[in-house]
Amino acid sequence: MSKTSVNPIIFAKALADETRQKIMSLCCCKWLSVSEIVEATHVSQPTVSHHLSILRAANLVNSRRDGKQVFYSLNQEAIAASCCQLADDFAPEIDLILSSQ
Amino acid sequence: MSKTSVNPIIFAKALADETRQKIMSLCCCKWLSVSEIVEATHVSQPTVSHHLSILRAANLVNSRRDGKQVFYSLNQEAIAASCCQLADDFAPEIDLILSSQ
DNA sequence: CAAACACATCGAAATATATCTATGTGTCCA
DNA sequence: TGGACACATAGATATATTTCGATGTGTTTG
Repeated sequence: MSKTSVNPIIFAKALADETRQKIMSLCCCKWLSVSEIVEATHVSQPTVSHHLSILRAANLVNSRRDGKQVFYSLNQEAIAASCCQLADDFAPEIDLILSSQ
Repeated sequence: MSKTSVNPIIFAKALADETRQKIMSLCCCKWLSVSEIVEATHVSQPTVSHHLSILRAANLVNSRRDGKQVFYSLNQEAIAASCCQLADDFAPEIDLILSSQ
């Protein structure tokens, strides 16, 4: 039940980078700390933080602090909603159904 | 029945520009010539051609020549398929169904 | 409170992208 | 066949983005 309708430009821009898609793959269905993402991506910590801020701005990740660490996980509902919006906008004649829950 | 599975990076990059999304909106569900797109977008003809080449490379548009003019229209099936792939990759726990036809 | 740790933000440099003008290519018609 | 038209491509410039090292901020612990 994500209220915030995401701008399709912001959504597409957030996805339009290889490093970010890798980060998204990594924290899909699980919570990862920034350090863990840094280790897995082999880019610097500031770079990871920068990408995470873009993903946050696009509402594509959820985050929570636990002590000194911050954990991130994909916001699958928002992503699915944005995919549906794209399909609605640019493929209106194709049926694409988001099972609502 | 689009065979070519589109790279999610190329798909996202193709969508990640305001002018291109405007072009996509314009030629959604109809065929427009390049000149018509130029007129509607208020950017130069080479710029439109450049964007169309990116959309072509991402397989997001179909094109056909008719005499001196070239007409473009959205490839809705490919777009819907790419949206589904994104949702599959990054929102696997959300059900999103492309009604196959 | 001070030090250590995890992460975010800043500022700079390199690279990529968008846009334009100029020019090339393909098509039609007189 | 030559000129006009529609579009594509080339080259240049401005802007945006990615990345890094340096530093700031918030949290825990000794």
